[in-house]
Amino acid sequence: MGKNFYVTTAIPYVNGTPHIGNALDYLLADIWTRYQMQNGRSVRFQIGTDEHGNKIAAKAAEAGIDPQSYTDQMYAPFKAMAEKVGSEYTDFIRTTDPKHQQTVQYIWQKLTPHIYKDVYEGWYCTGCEAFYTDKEVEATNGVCPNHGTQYERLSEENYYLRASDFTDQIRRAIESNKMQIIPEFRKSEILDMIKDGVKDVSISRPRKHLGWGVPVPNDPEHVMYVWVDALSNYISVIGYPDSPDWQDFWPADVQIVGKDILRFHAITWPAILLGIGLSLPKRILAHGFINVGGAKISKTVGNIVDPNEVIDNYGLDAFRYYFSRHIPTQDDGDFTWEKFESAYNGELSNDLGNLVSRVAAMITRYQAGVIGDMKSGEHDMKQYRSSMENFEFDIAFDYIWETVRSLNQYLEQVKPWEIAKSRDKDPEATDHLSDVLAHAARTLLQTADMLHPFLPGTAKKIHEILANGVVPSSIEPLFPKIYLHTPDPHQKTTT
RNA sequence: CGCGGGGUGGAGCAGUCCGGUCAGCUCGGUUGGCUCAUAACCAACAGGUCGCAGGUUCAAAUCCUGCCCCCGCAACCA
Repeated sequence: MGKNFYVTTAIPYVNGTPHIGNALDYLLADIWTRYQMQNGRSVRFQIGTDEHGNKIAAKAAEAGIDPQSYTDQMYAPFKAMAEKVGSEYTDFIRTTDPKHQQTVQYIWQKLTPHIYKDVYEGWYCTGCEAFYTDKEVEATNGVCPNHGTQYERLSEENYYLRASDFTDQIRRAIESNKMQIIPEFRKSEILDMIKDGVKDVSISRPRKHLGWGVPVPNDPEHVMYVWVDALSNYISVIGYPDSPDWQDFWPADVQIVGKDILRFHAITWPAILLGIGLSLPKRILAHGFINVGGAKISKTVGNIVDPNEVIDNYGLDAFRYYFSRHIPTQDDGDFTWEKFESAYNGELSNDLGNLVSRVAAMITRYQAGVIGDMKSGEHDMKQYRSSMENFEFDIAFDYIWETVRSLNQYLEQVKPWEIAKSRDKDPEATDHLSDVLAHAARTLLQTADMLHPFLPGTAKKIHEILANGVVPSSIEPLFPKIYLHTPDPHQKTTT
């Protein structure tokens, strides 16, 4: 029995609908999961939703319902999104689950030696029921844009987590890669952030300012602020502290987050873990953002990309392909419909899809569908494997595509169609042809294996075509051409 | 002097840590080949003062100094 692996994704706040960034989290985690499972590991894969806080309470009030009912209808689309992108998660958690709340209170109590009470002073808007930073107040000339009222200078009691207690431990874990931050440049950023020590973190709000949240144990006047509540989901979901098997999965092998929330996962979360005596996650992957046409995605600009629209028009694997290859795993990427569609037509259709039907057709035509003896033996996959292990999924694809391209070149060189013609004169041609086509089929099957974590549907189809000794008589194209956003080169436009 | 990322042929990028074998890849363009395939595939060619200015060196996209431009972040924003 192999080692158990555990991968986590950030839990989105349910005050809106899922967006492409959430989908990216789910997708990356799923690719990693499938890769590990393909190699015989058993993987636990968590997703969930963050459901407390003032924004939720406000939205609920707006809708005229209580917060719980509101979140009850808001969480499902996130789950649906994960499923839509093909994520085979094993655990789903909502921070409003009673079980989770109990766990969070337990964690709080365990943290007690590292918690103290202090006064927080800042600019407060009564309408928003929230504090704002000096900078925001400055930017709005001291008037809340939402309510048109002046910010007040207000102070309130907060509980603080003495995260500073753990500065050395956290820094050492990061520096030594015991808790590895990927990519490297994000690691430097975090180390720079804590070069003067880790700052203590405010982890509660007075009930009068934050009504919707987990109560602080033994102090009914205070409610937990997001950190302890939300971050703890990563362990509460696997049964911490009382279910028997959480220890088989913690520490997590990788926690996947967006670059915007890396600091909370690389600093605050480790402080909580150290405070309750648990190990730190082994790796934290910070992925970038998706831009659209070079611009930040924003609702007001209206350049939202809906994963559903991509998947419904081009298929799940096409979506997974673009977002894992053309959005770099460790950096920002760019999406436009034109780029997407030309990647679809040029790479999935022409390169991969066409190659499969090319080989399948020759086997059908020259050998009545019978695939000859496929000698075993693998191409060297070191580069592919190391890219997969290091979360360079985009680079792994480059390697896969090299094999696709090489096979096309190989066919061009060997010319099976000519060997086929020479069969009546040359007695050895039959065997030669059979070897060539078997080699091609064999290479495609290996390609399918490499593709599997990314494009499970496609990998399966390739196997169905080539893995059974006989090619099915009729084969659907893997990726039919689609021209919705780019001109069809074969269509004479007469405008 | 806040922090980080980036500026390489028409477009998108790799190469920069460890100077030379580097000017590379994909798309697009042109030309040719092939006919097994989703009018696909294969080959060749055209195209770049590697942001600017200095410096180090026999030699710099790669090292050093200064400057310009673009994009993020700047801690309670999940």
